[in-house]
Amino acid sequence: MCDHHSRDKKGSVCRCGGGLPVEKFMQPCLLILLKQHSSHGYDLIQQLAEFGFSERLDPGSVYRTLRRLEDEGLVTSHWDVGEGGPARRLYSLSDEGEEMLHAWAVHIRQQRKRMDVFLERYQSLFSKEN
Amino acid sequence: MCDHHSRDKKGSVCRCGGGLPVEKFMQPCLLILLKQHSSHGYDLIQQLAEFGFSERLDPGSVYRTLRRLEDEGLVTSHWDVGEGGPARRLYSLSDEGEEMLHAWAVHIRQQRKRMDVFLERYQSLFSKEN
DNA sequence: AATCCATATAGACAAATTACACATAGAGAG
DNA sequence: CTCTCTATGTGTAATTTGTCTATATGGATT
Repeated sequence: MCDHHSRDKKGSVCRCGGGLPVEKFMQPCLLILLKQHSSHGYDLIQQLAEFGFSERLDPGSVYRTLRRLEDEGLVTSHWDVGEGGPARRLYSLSDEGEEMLHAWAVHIRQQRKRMDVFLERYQSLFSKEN
Repeated sequence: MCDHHSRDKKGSVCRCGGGLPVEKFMQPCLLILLKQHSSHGYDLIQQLAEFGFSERLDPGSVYRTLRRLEDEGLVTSHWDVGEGGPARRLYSLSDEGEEMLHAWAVHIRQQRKRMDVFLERYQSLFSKEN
């Protein structure tokens, strides 16, 4: 998940991976994708790459997140037994989910502002020296 | 931590609190504050408000984070038994901590970019209608 | 027909993380 | 003597994360 510097010798992941937990930020991204058009999990995994998720994002976490969203009433699903290929679950955004999407947008703007505060402070600290 | 809409009837916190986990984002903020000048925990708690942390941020989580940063070698501390008031631990940024601060800045810029992608997509979806 | 790969969904689990409540203690004010 | 402010911590239950593994269908390749 953290690509900006490599893992250390011991094989542990880097310690600054905390900005955006994968499954948390995945939620508003899924909602916005489903606002555009209903689709199924496997397809959503591909589309999530546009939001900066790893191209080999763990499918299990996506399906788990989708099911949680459904538990919360933010999306609905029904089995789509089309011709060819295994049965797949087609997800759609609910009205409640669209409301939550708006709440997320407000929240994310706030979080971005906090990051701006940090980055401005960082730059003013390190811009003049060396 | 999430102020943009109230808690629901059951008393549970709102579900879109995931942008920036408190203790994770606290780490680079503490590093940048200690880059400016060494200080002790109680003082850092006040200063963290500038980064958008709640004014009644749990002190325990701050002290715990500071100790973890010390375990990782990013900060150093020694007891400051000054005149008046209880003894307090004075924290300073280490060289390794300053390096980590740079890594965090890169990371946070990336995360901010992902939020931009989300917000642009959000606005283009909802700008034209009504 | 046997094998392999892409599609598609899901469960299990250890470790980390969170929020919150609680514990301890010195010092000055009233 | 009690209250509040300063100052630093511990405990813990519940949630969340990342990762690994399981299962099944169907098309393509050999």
